[in-house]
Amino acid sequence: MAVGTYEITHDKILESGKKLFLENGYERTNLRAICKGAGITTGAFYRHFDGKEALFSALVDPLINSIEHKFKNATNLCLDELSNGKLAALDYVSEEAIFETIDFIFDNFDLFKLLIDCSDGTKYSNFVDFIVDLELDSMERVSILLRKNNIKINDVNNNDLHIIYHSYYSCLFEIVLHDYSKDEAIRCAKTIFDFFMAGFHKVLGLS
Amino acid sequence: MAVGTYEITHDKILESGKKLFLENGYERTNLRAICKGAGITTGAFYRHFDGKEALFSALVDPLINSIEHKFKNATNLCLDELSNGKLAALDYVSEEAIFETIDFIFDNFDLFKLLIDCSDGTKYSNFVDFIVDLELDSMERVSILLRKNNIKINDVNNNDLHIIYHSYYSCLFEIVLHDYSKDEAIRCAKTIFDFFMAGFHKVLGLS
Amino acid sequence: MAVGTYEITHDKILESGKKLFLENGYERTNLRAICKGAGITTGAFYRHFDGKEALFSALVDPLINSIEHKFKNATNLCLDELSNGKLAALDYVSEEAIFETIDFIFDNFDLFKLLIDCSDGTKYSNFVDFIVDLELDSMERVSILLRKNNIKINDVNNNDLHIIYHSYYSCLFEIVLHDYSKDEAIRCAKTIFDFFMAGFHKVLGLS
Amino acid sequence: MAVGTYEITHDKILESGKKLFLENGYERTNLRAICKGAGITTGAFYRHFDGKEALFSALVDPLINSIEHKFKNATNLCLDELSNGKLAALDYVSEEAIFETIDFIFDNFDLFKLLIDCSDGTKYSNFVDFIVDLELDSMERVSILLRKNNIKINDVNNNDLHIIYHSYYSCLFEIVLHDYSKDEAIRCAKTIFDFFMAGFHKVLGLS
DNA sequence: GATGAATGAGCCTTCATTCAT
DNA sequence: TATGAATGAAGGCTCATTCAT
Repeated sequence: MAVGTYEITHDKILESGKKLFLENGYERTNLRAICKGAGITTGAFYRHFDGKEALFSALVDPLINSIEHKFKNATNLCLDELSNGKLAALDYVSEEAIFETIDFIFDNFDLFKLLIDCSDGTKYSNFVDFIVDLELDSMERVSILLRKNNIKINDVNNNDLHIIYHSYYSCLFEIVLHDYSKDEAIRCAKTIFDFFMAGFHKVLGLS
Repeated sequence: MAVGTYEITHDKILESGKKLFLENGYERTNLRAICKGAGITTGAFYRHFDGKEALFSALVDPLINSIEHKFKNATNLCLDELSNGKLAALDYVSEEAIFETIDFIFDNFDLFKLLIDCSDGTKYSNFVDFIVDLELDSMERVSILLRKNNIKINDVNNNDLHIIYHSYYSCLFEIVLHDYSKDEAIRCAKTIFDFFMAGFHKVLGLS
Repeated sequence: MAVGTYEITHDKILESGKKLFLENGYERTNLRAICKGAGITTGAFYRHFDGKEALFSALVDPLINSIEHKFKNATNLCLDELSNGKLAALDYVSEEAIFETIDFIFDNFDLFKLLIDCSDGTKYSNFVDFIVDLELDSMERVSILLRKNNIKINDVNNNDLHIIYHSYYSCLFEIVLHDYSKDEAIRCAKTIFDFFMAGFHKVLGLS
Repeated sequence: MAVGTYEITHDKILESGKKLFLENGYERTNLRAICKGAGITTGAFYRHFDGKEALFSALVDPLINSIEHKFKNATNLCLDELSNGKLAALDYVSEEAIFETIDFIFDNFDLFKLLIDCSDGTKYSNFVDFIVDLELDSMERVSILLRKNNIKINDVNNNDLHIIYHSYYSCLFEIVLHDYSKDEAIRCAKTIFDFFMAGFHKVLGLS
C-alpha cells in the first residue's frame, strides 16, 4: 500500500499537534508551532485540516466513537444475558472488565490524556461527563430489567450517581495518566477496583 | 479602620476578576474586561497587581493558605490525641468532618470553583493534587504513630493512595460545583460519605 | 473645547481610512495600511473602531442618516402642502431642488464617492437602491394624495419606476463624481434636469 | 472538427469561473473553488490560463470585441446612409434598436452581468464608461456629418453627454439585470425608451 | 498617583501561484 | 503533461503590558 506525501504530511501534522497539545494544552498551542513541528508552512496545514479545532477533533474523534461503540455493545450484551436469565451479567463491572478498560486506556494513552488534560477550550472539555452520561444511560436500562426480575437495587438520586461515577472514571483515568508502567497500573487498578466496588455495593445495596 | 479609595478599588478589581474568571476561565478572560468591570483603567490596575496571574493569585492564595493551615491543625490535633492514647481520633474522617468540609467549600464557593474549574493556564491548574499531597503528608505522619501503637493499617502504595484521595476530593468538590443547594449538597454528601468510607475501610483494612 | 489625543487619533484613522478606501475600494484596502497612514499600530486601531467594516460605517452612517432625514422631511412638507391644497408642491422636484441636491452631494463629496464607488464588499454596496427605495416610498405616499385630489398621474409599473429612478440618481451622482468643479457641475445639472424632467413628464403623464 | 480533452477542460474552467464569479464577484471568488468546479487541479488550470484575471478576460473579451464591432458597424452604416442623403438614419436610436439591444444583452446575459456587477477588482470595473465612450465616438462622427448637411443638433458639452449616456446604458442594463423575464423586459424597455427619448429630444434639440 | 492611548508581537486563517514528482 | 502539496506573504484581529502625560 503506497503512502503518498499527502498521507505522510497528514500524519506529521497529527503527530506534531498531538505532541504540542499534550505539552501545552489546546489553547496555549499555536498553529505555527504545530506546523513547524510537522515541517510545513501554515498554508499547507489548511490543505489537511479546517483549522486548529478540526485538528484536535481529528485526533480525538476516533476514540470518542470507539468509546461510544464499546458502551453500546457492552450494554446490549448485558441486557441480552439478563433477558436470558443469566444474572451473572450483573458482574459486568468485574475485575476483568476493569483490566480491559485499563488496557484500552493504555492503548490510547495519548488520546485519553488529550481529552482529559488538554482539551480546555474545545468542545471536548467535559469529556468525563460525556463518559458518565453513557454509563448512566446504560445503567438505567439495566436497572429497569433488574427490577423486572425482582432484583432489588437501591434507588439512588441520579445526580449523586453522576458524581460518584464521575469520580470513578476520573480515578480510572488517573491510573493511566500517572505515568505508571502498565504492570504498576494493573496493580493499582486492583486496589481501586476493591475500593470502588465496596462503595458501589454499599450504595447500590448489592448483596 | 478607615478604608481608603485604594482599598475600595482593590476590592473592586478582585470582585470583577473573580466574576469574569468564573464566567470564562483564566485564559479566556482579558484584563481590559476586568478593568472595565472594576470601573478603572488598565494603567490603574498595575498599581494594584503585577499582572493577570498576580490577580488570580491574590484571589486564591488566601484560600490556599487557609487550607494548608486547616490541614496542619487537624493533623496536629490528631497526632496529639493519638499520643495521648485517644484512638478515636482515627475517626477524624467522620461524617461530621465531611459536613465541615462541605461547609467550608460552600463558604468559599467561588474560590474553589476558580481553583478547580477556571485555573487552566495558571500555576494552580493542579489544585486537587495539591490538596491530595497535603492529605497524604498528614496521613503518613498519622500512620507512623498508629503503627507505633500497634494498630494495624494496610500498607497501601503511595501512588495508589494518591489516586484514591484525588478521586475522593474531586468528588467532594463536585458536590459543591454541581449547583446543588446546600441542603441537597448535604444529602448528597451523606451518600458519598457512605460510598467512600466503604472503600477506605476495605482498602486500608480498618476494622 | 479641548481635543484630546484620542480624538486626534480617531480623526486621523477616519481620514486615513477615507483616503485609502477612496483610492482602492473597501476590499483592497487593508487595515495595516490605514493604520500606517494614521501613524498608529494595528492594536491602537481597535481602541477606536470594532473593525474594518465598523470604520467604513463610521465614515458613512452620518450621511446615510442625514439622507433619510432629508427624505422624510421633504416628503412630509410636500404632503402637508398638498393637504392644504397647494398643488404647487408637486414641483418639489424642481430645478431648485436639484441644485440643492447637487450642493448636498458636493458638501459630502468623499462620502458619496465612498458609498457609490468604493463600498463593494460592505453592506452599503447597494446604496443607490437604498436611495431609490426612499424616493419610491415617498412617491407612493404623494401619489395617493394626488389621486384623492383628482390629479391624474400615470400608473407606472413599480419595477420600471425603480429602474428609472435608479438611473436618475446614478446620473446625479455621476455629475459630482466626474470631478467637475462646482460651477461646471451646476451647469451640467441644468442639462440633466432638462433631460430627466422631459422623461418624467412623458412617463408619468404630468401636464 | 474534433474536440480534444484540452478544449473540454478549457470550457469547463470557463463555465465554472463564470458561475462562481457571478455568485460571489471577482475578488471573493477563489481559484481553488473554480478548479474544483471544473473538476481539475490548480496546476492544470495554469496550463489553460495565466491566472485569475486572465480567466476573467477570456470570459469577457469576446463580448467586449463583439460590442466594439457592433458599434463600429452601426456607425459606419449610419455614416454611409447619411452620406447618401438618407437622413432617416438618425433614427438609429429607434425603438427597434433598443429591442435589438435588449435581445443582445439577453443573449449574453451572464457576460453582461459579469461585466456590470462582478468585475470589481478587474480592469473591466468601468465597463459602462467603456460603452459610453464608444457611443460618444460614434456620435461625434455622426454629428459632424449632420452639421455638414445643415441639420441642426444642439451642441451639448461632451462631459454632460457622457453622463447622460452613462445613465442611459446603466438603465438598459438594469432592465436585464433585474431578473425580468424577457417579456417583462421588453415591456419595461418600452417605458424606458419613451422616457429617454423624451430626454434626448429635449437636450439634443431634435425635432 | 492615575490615566488610557498606544504598543507590538502574536493569533488563526486565506489564497494565487509554483514546482518537484 | 498533469498533479496537488506546498509556499509565503498577507489578511483581520487580540491582548497583556507600558509610558508619556
